[in-house]
Amino acid sequence: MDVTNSEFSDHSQGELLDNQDQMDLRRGPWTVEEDLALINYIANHGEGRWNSLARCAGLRRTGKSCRLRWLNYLRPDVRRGNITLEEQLLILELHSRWGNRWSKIAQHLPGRTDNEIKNYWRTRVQKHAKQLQCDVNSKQFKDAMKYLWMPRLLERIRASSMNQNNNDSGAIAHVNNNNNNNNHNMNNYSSSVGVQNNYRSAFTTPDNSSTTATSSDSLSAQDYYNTFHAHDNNNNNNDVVLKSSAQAGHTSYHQECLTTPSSYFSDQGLMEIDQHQNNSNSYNVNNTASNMWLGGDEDTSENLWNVEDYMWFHQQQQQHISNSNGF
DNA sequence: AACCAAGGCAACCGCGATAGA
DNA sequence: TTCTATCGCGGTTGCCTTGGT
Repeated sequence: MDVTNSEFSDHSQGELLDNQDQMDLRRGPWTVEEDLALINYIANHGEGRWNSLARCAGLRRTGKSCRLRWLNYLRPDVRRGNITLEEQLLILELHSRWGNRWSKIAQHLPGRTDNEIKNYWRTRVQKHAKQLQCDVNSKQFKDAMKYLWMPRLLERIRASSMNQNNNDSGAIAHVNNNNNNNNHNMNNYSSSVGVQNNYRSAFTTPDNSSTTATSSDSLSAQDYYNTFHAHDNNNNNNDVVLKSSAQAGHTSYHQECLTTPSSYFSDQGLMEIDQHQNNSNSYNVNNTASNMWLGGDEDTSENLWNVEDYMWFHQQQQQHISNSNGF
Protein backbone atom coordinates (compact mmCIF):
# COMPACT_ATOMS: atom_id res chain seq x y z
CA MET A 1 0.00 0.00 0.00
CA ASP A 2 1.47 3.24 -1.05
CA VAL A 3 -0.49 5.99 0.53
CA THR A 4 0.89 9.16 -0.85
CA ASN A 5 0.26 12.12 1.33
CA SER A 6 -1.08 14.84 -0.87
CA GLU A 7 -2.54 16.73 2.03
CA PHE A 8 0.21 16.71 4.56
CA SER A 9 -0.88 19.30 7.01
CA ASP A 10 1.61 19.60 9.80
CA HIS A 11 2.73 23.07 8.92
CA SER A 12 2.30 24.29 12.41
CA GLN A 13 5.73 25.51 13.23
CA GLY A 14 8.30 25.60 10.57
CA GLU A 15 8.05 22.06 9.43
CA LEU A 16 7.43 23.37 6.01
CA LEU A 17 8.18 21.33 3.02
CA ASP A 18 8.01 22.41 -0.55
CA ASN A 19 5.15 21.17 -2.62
CA GLN A 20 7.17 18.53 -4.39
CA ASP A 21 8.31 17.07 -1.09
CA GLN A 22 4.79 17.05 0.17
CA MET A 23 3.62 15.25 -2.92
CA ASP A 24 6.29 12.61 -2.46
CA LEU A 25 5.68 11.97 1.19
CA ARG A 26 4.30 8.64 2.20
CA ARG A 27 2.07 7.95 5.13
CA GLY A 28 0.31 5.00 6.60
CA PRO A 29 1.82 1.67 7.59
CA TRP A 30 5.53 1.20 7.19
CA THR A 31 6.91 -1.39 4.82
CA VAL A 32 9.71 -3.78 5.67
CA GLU A 33 11.96 -1.96 3.24
CA GLU A 34 11.33 1.33 4.97
CA ASP A 35 11.98 -0.22 8.35
CA LEU A 36 15.26 -1.67 7.17
CA ALA A 37 16.33 1.61 5.64
CA LEU A 38 15.63 3.44 8.86
CA ILE A 39 17.33 0.82 11.01
CA ASN A 40 20.39 0.74 8.82
CA TYR A 41 20.70 4.47 8.68
CA ILE A 42 20.41 4.89 12.42
CA ALA A 43 22.85 2.05 13.00
CA ASN A 44 25.40 3.89 10.92
CA HIS A 45 24.67 7.49 11.77
CA GLY A 46 22.71 7.53 14.98
CA GLU A 47 19.38 9.14 15.62
CA GLY A 48 18.32 12.74 15.85
CA ARG A 49 17.76 15.50 13.30
CA TRP A 50 14.84 13.49 12.05
CA ASN A 51 13.94 15.56 9.02
CA SER A 52 17.40 15.41 7.55
CA LEU A 53 17.66 11.80 8.63
CA ALA A 54 14.55 10.97 6.66
CA ARG A 55 15.96 12.63 3.57
CA CYS A 56 19.42 11.15 3.88
CA ALA A 57 18.05 7.69 4.48
CA GLY A 58 16.06 7.98 1.30
CA LEU A 59 12.79 7.67 3.11
CA ARG A 60 9.79 9.47 1.74
CA ARG A 61 8.55 10.11 5.22
CA THR A 62 8.46 13.09 7.51
CA GLY A 63 11.02 13.30 10.24
CA LYS A 64 8.21 12.98 12.69
CA SER A 65 7.05 9.78 11.15
CA CYS A 66 10.57 8.34 11.24
CA ARG A 67 11.05 9.31 14.84
CA LEU A 68 7.76 7.79 15.85
CA ARG A 69 8.44 4.60 13.98
CA TRP A 70 11.87 4.28 15.55
CA LEU A 71 10.85 5.09 19.10
CA ASN A 72 7.67 3.07 19.17
CA TYR A 73 8.59 0.08 17.11
CA LEU A 74 12.09 -0.30 15.73
CA ARG A 75 14.23 0.61 18.71
CA PRO A 76 16.07 -2.53 19.82
CA ASP A 77 15.10 -2.16 23.45
CA VAL A 78 11.42 -1.74 22.82
CA ARG A 79 9.41 -4.51 24.43
CA ARG A 80 6.53 -6.06 22.59
CA GLY A 81 3.82 -8.23 23.99
CA ASN A 82 1.13 -7.85 26.57
CA ILE A 83 1.38 -5.69 29.61
CA THR A 84 2.36 -7.80 32.59
CA LEU A 85 0.66 -7.72 35.95
CA GLU A 86 3.54 -5.80 37.41
CA GLU A 87 3.35 -3.28 34.64
CA GLN A 88 -0.39 -2.96 35.04
CA LEU A 89 0.06 -2.24 38.69
CA LEU A 90 2.72 0.32 38.02
CA ILE A 91 0.67 2.04 35.34
CA LEU A 92 -2.31 2.33 37.63
CA GLU A 93 -0.23 3.70 40.43
CA LEU A 94 1.69 6.17 38.32
CA HIS A 95 -1.39 7.33 36.50
CA SER A 96 -3.09 7.98 39.81
CA ARG A 97 -0.22 10.26 40.63
CA TRP A 98 0.53 11.92 37.35
CA GLY A 99 -2.54 11.55 35.20
CA ASN A 100 -2.08 11.36 31.46
CA ARG A 101 1.63 12.00 31.56
CA TRP A 102 2.28 9.03 29.36
CA SER A 103 5.88 9.67 28.55
CA LYS A 104 6.66 10.22 32.19
CA ILE A 105 4.93 6.99 33.11
CA ALA A 106 6.71 5.20 30.30
CA GLN A 107 10.06 6.19 31.75
CA HIS A 108 9.33 3.86 34.63
CA LEU A 109 8.43 0.93 32.42
CA PRO A 110 11.58 0.03 30.56
CA GLY A 111 10.96 -0.91 26.99
CA ARG A 112 7.42 0.32 26.98
CA THR A 113 6.48 3.33 24.94
CA ASP A 114 4.18 6.11 25.95
CA ASN A 115 1.97 5.18 23.04
CA GLU A 116 1.63 1.62 24.22
CA ILE A 117 0.79 2.66 27.75
CA LYS A 118 -1.67 5.20 26.48
CA ASN A 119 -3.35 2.57 24.34
CA TYR A 120 -3.46 0.20 27.26
CA TRP A 121 -5.11 2.82 29.39
CA ARG A 122 -7.65 3.78 26.79
CA THR A 123 -8.61 0.28 25.81
CA ARG A 124 -8.46 -1.63 29.11
CA VAL A 125 -8.85 0.82 31.91
CA GLN A 126 -11.36 3.13 30.33
CA LYS A 127 -13.39 0.13 29.31
CA HIS A 128 -13.91 -0.71 32.95
CA ALA A 129 -15.00 2.82 33.69
CA LYS A 130 -17.46 2.55 30.86
CA GLN A 131 -18.80 -0.72 32.20
CA LEU A 132 -19.14 0.82 35.60
CA GLN A 133 -20.91 3.76 34.02
CA CYS A 134 -18.70 6.25 35.66
CA ASP A 135 -16.06 8.64 34.54
CA VAL A 136 -12.54 7.33 34.48
CA ASN A 137 -11.47 10.40 36.43
CA SER A 138 -14.20 10.10 39.02
CA LYS A 139 -13.33 9.45 42.60
CA GLN A 140 -15.42 6.32 42.56
CA PHE A 141 -13.47 4.79 39.76
CA LYS A 142 -10.13 5.88 41.14
CA ASP A 143 -11.04 4.36 44.46
CA ALA A 144 -12.16 1.18 42.80
CA MET A 145 -8.81 0.97 41.11
CA LYS A 146 -6.98 1.69 44.30
CA TYR A 147 -8.92 -0.56 46.60
CA LEU A 148 -9.99 -3.35 44.30
CA TRP A 149 -7.88 -3.56 41.25
CA MET A 150 -4.44 -2.78 42.58
CA PRO A 151 -4.62 -4.99 45.65
CA ARG A 152 -5.84 -7.73 43.43
CA LEU A 153 -2.93 -7.26 41.10
CA LEU A 154 -0.59 -7.37 44.04
CA GLU A 155 -2.13 -10.57 45.24
CA ARG A 156 -1.90 -12.15 41.86
CA ILE A 157 1.71 -11.19 41.63
CA ARG A 158 2.30 -12.69 45.04
CA ALA A 159 0.42 -15.82 44.15
CA SER A 160 2.35 -16.19 40.96
CA SER A 161 5.52 -15.66 42.86
CA MET A 162 4.58 -18.38 45.30
CA ASN A 163 3.75 -20.68 42.47
CA GLN A 164 7.09 -19.92 40.97
CA ASN A 165 8.87 -20.75 44.17
CA ASN A 166 6.93 -23.96 44.56
CA ASN A 167 7.51 -25.08 41.03
CA ASP A 168 11.09 -24.89 40.01
CA SER A 169 10.14 -26.31 36.68
CA GLY A 170 8.17 -23.15 36.07
CA ALA A 171 5.25 -25.10 34.75
CA ILE A 172 2.67 -22.99 36.52
CA ALA A 173 4.29 -19.63 36.54
CA HIS A 174 2.68 -17.51 33.94
CA VAL A 175 2.79 -14.07 35.32
CA ASN A 176 3.45 -12.81 31.88
CA ASN A 177 0.66 -13.24 29.49
CA ASN A 178 0.40 -16.65 27.97
CA ASN A 179 -0.61 -15.02 24.78
CA ASN A 180 2.59 -13.09 24.42
CA ASN A 181 3.51 -13.11 20.83
CA ASN A 182 7.17 -12.38 20.82
CA ASN A 183 8.10 -11.46 24.31
CA HIS A 184 10.57 -14.25 24.67
CA ASN A 185 12.95 -12.27 26.72
CA MET A 186 10.49 -11.51 29.45
CA ASN A 187 9.18 -15.02 29.62
CA ASN A 188 12.65 -16.40 29.81
CA TYR A 189 13.55 -13.87 32.38
CA SER A 190 10.50 -14.63 34.44
CA SER A 191 11.13 -18.32 34.26
CA SER A 192 14.75 -18.15 35.11
CA VAL A 193 14.99 -15.64 37.89
CA GLY A 194 11.50 -15.63 39.27
CA VAL A 195 8.70 -13.21 39.43
CA GLN A 196 9.97 -11.13 42.28
CA ASN A 197 13.13 -10.28 40.50
CA ASN A 198 11.10 -9.65 37.43
CA TYR A 199 9.07 -7.23 39.46
CA ARG A 200 12.18 -5.54 40.65
CA SER A 201 13.37 -5.36 37.11
CA ALA A 202 10.17 -3.82 35.90
CA PHE A 203 10.65 -0.98 38.31
CA THR A 204 14.14 -0.20 37.25
CA THR A 205 14.24 3.04 35.44
CA PRO A 206 16.05 3.17 32.15
CA ASP A 207 19.57 4.49 31.90
CA ASN A 208 19.60 5.52 35.54
CA SER A 209 17.43 8.45 34.73
CA SER A 210 15.82 8.24 38.12
CA THR A 211 18.93 9.70 39.63
CA THR A 212 18.23 12.96 37.92
CA ALA A 213 14.55 13.13 38.61
CA THR A 214 13.21 15.69 41.00
CA SER A 215 12.18 14.43 44.35
CA SER A 216 8.53 15.01 43.72
CA ASP A 217 8.72 13.11 40.48
CA SER A 218 10.85 10.27 41.52
CA LEU A 219 8.63 7.50 42.62
CA SER A 220 11.59 5.27 42.72
CA ALA A 221 11.88 1.68 41.77
CA GLN A 222 12.84 0.92 45.31
CA ASP A 223 9.65 2.51 46.58
CA TYR A 224 7.62 0.04 44.60
CA TYR A 225 9.78 -2.82 45.51
CA ASN A 226 9.49 -1.93 49.16
CA THR A 227 5.76 -1.70 48.81
CA PHE A 228 5.52 -5.05 47.20
CA HIS A 229 7.68 -6.55 49.89
CA ALA A 230 6.06 -4.67 52.69
CA HIS A 231 5.27 -7.87 54.51
CA ASP A 232 8.97 -8.59 54.64
CA ASN A 233 10.20 -5.09 54.87
CA ASN A 234 7.74 -3.29 57.01
CA ASN A 235 9.05 0.22 56.82
CA ASN A 236 9.29 3.50 54.92
CA ASN A 237 6.10 3.27 52.99
CA ASN A 238 3.04 5.33 53.62
CA ASP A 239 0.73 3.71 51.15
CA VAL A 240 -1.67 2.12 53.56
CA VAL A 241 -3.68 0.35 50.98
CA LEU A 242 -0.85 -1.30 49.21
CA LYS A 243 0.90 -2.23 52.38
CA SER A 244 -2.15 -3.64 54.02
CA SER A 245 -2.90 -5.62 50.94
CA ALA A 246 0.57 -6.96 50.75
CA GLN A 247 0.37 -7.90 54.36
CA ALA A 248 -3.04 -9.37 53.96
CA GLY A 249 -1.84 -12.48 52.28
CA HIS A 250 -4.68 -14.89 51.88
CA THR A 251 -7.36 -12.82 53.47
CA SER A 252 -10.27 -10.93 52.15
CA TYR A 253 -9.29 -8.12 49.86
CA HIS A 254 -12.37 -6.14 50.51
CA GLN A 255 -12.08 -6.60 54.18
CA GLU A 256 -8.52 -5.47 54.17
CA CYS A 257 -9.20 -2.54 51.98
CA LEU A 258 -12.23 -1.44 53.83
CA THR A 259 -10.41 -1.39 57.09
CA THR A 260 -8.02 1.20 55.86
CA PRO A 261 -8.57 4.67 57.26
CA SER A 262 -8.97 6.12 53.83
CA SER A 263 -12.25 7.52 52.73
CA TYR A 264 -14.25 5.36 50.48
CA PHE A 265 -17.25 6.46 48.50
CA SER A 266 -18.13 8.91 51.17
CA ASP A 267 -17.20 12.45 51.86
CA GLN A 268 -16.78 11.76 55.54
CA GLY A 269 -14.51 8.85 55.05
CA LEU A 270 -17.03 6.37 56.32
CA MET A 271 -17.28 2.95 54.86
CA GLU A 272 -20.14 0.58 55.16
CA ILE A 273 -18.00 -2.34 56.02
CA ASP A 274 -20.73 -4.36 57.59
CA GLN A 275 -23.04 -3.83 54.72
CA HIS A 276 -20.47 -5.02 52.31
CA GLN A 277 -19.61 -8.02 54.35
CA ASN A 278 -23.24 -8.91 54.66
CA ASN A 279 -24.05 -8.40 51.05
CA SER A 280 -21.18 -10.03 49.33
CA ASN A 281 -18.86 -12.86 49.91
CA SER A 282 -15.44 -11.98 51.05
CA TYR A 283 -12.76 -12.58 48.54
CA ASN A 284 -10.66 -15.15 50.19
CA VAL A 285 -8.30 -16.49 47.63
CA ASN A 286 -9.08 -19.96 48.81
CA ASN A 287 -12.68 -19.77 47.75
CA THR A 288 -14.00 -20.48 44.34
CA ALA A 289 -14.93 -16.94 43.50
CA SER A 290 -11.51 -15.58 44.02
CA ASN A 291 -9.67 -18.39 42.45
CA MET A 292 -10.79 -17.12 39.14
CA TRP A 293 -8.49 -14.20 39.69
CA LEU A 294 -5.53 -16.39 40.14
CA GLY A 295 -5.85 -19.58 38.28
CA GLY A 296 -7.24 -18.67 34.91
CA ASP A 297 -5.29 -19.06 31.77
CA GLU A 298 -6.11 -15.58 30.78
CA ASP A 299 -3.96 -12.98 32.29
CA THR A 300 -5.63 -9.86 31.22
CA SER A 301 -6.85 -7.05 33.34
CA GLU A 302 -10.40 -7.98 32.47
CA ASN A 303 -10.16 -10.82 34.92
CA LEU A 304 -9.64 -8.44 37.74
CA TRP A 305 -13.31 -7.59 37.84
CA ASN A 306 -16.21 -9.89 38.23
CA VAL A 307 -19.92 -9.65 38.64
CA GLU A 308 -19.75 -9.32 42.37
CA ASP A 309 -17.36 -6.46 42.03
CA TYR A 310 -19.72 -4.61 39.78
CA MET A 311 -22.58 -5.24 42.16
CA TRP A 312 -20.48 -4.11 45.03
CA PHE A 313 -19.31 -1.05 43.16
CA HIS A 314 -22.85 0.01 42.42
CA GLN A 315 -23.86 -0.65 45.98
CA GLN A 316 -21.20 1.76 47.10
CA GLN A 317 -22.36 4.28 44.56
CA GLN A 318 -25.91 4.02 45.77
CA GLN A 319 -24.74 4.27 49.33
CA HIS A 320 -22.77 7.36 48.45
CA ILE A 321 -25.74 8.91 46.73
CA SER A 322 -27.95 8.16 49.70
CA ASN A 323 -25.47 9.69 52.05
CA SER A 324 -25.17 12.75 49.85
CA ASN A 325 -28.91 13.17 49.91
CA GLY A 326 -28.95 12.99 53.64
CA PHE A 327 -30.72 9.68 53.91
C1' DA B 1 -19.82 -18.18 4.53
C1' DA B 2 -20.96 -13.54 4.94
C1' DC B 3 -21.80 -9.66 7.43
C1' DC B 4 -21.37 -6.49 11.20
C1' DA B 5 -19.82 -4.38 15.47
C1' DA B 6 -16.38 -3.76 18.81
C1' DG B 7 -11.75 -3.77 20.25
C1' DG B 8 -6.85 -3.08 19.72
C1' DC B 9 -3.18 -0.68 18.11
C1' DA B 10 -0.09 1.80 14.82
C1' DA B 11 0.22 6.03 12.96
C1' DC B 12 -1.07 10.76 12.42
C1' DC B 13 -2.10 15.51 13.98
C1' DG B 14 -1.76 19.81 16.46
C1' DC B 15 0.52 22.35 19.59
C1' DG B 16 3.81 23.83 23.12
C1' DA B 17 8.66 23.73 24.38
C1' DT B 18 13.31 24.25 23.24
C1' DA B 19 17.59 25.17 20.81
C1' DG B 20 20.26 27.89 18.12
C1' DA B 21 21.20 31.20 14.51
C1' DT C 1 15.06 39.57 21.27
C1' DT C 2 13.09 37.39 17.47
C1' DC C 3 12.53 33.91 14.25
C1' DT C 4 12.94 29.33 12.49
C1' DA C 5 13.66 24.44 12.79
C1' DT C 6 13.09 20.61 15.41
C1' DC C 7 11.62 17.78 19.17
C1' DG C 8 8.37 15.61 22.04
C1' DC C 9 3.93 15.07 24.11
C1' DG C 10 -0.99 14.03 24.43
C1' DG C 11 -5.12 13.46 21.80
C1' DT C 12 -7.28 11.42 17.92
C1' DT C 13 -8.05 8.71 13.82
C1' DG C 14 -8.55 4.91 10.99
C1' DC C 15 -7.29 0.30 9.64
C1' DC C 16 -7.08 -4.47 10.79
C1' DT C 17 -8.46 -8.29 13.57
C1' DT C 18 -11.60 -10.82 16.20
C1' DG C 19 -15.83 -12.48 17.82
C1' DG C 20 -20.72 -12.83 17.46
C1' DT C 21 -24.82 -13.57 14.69
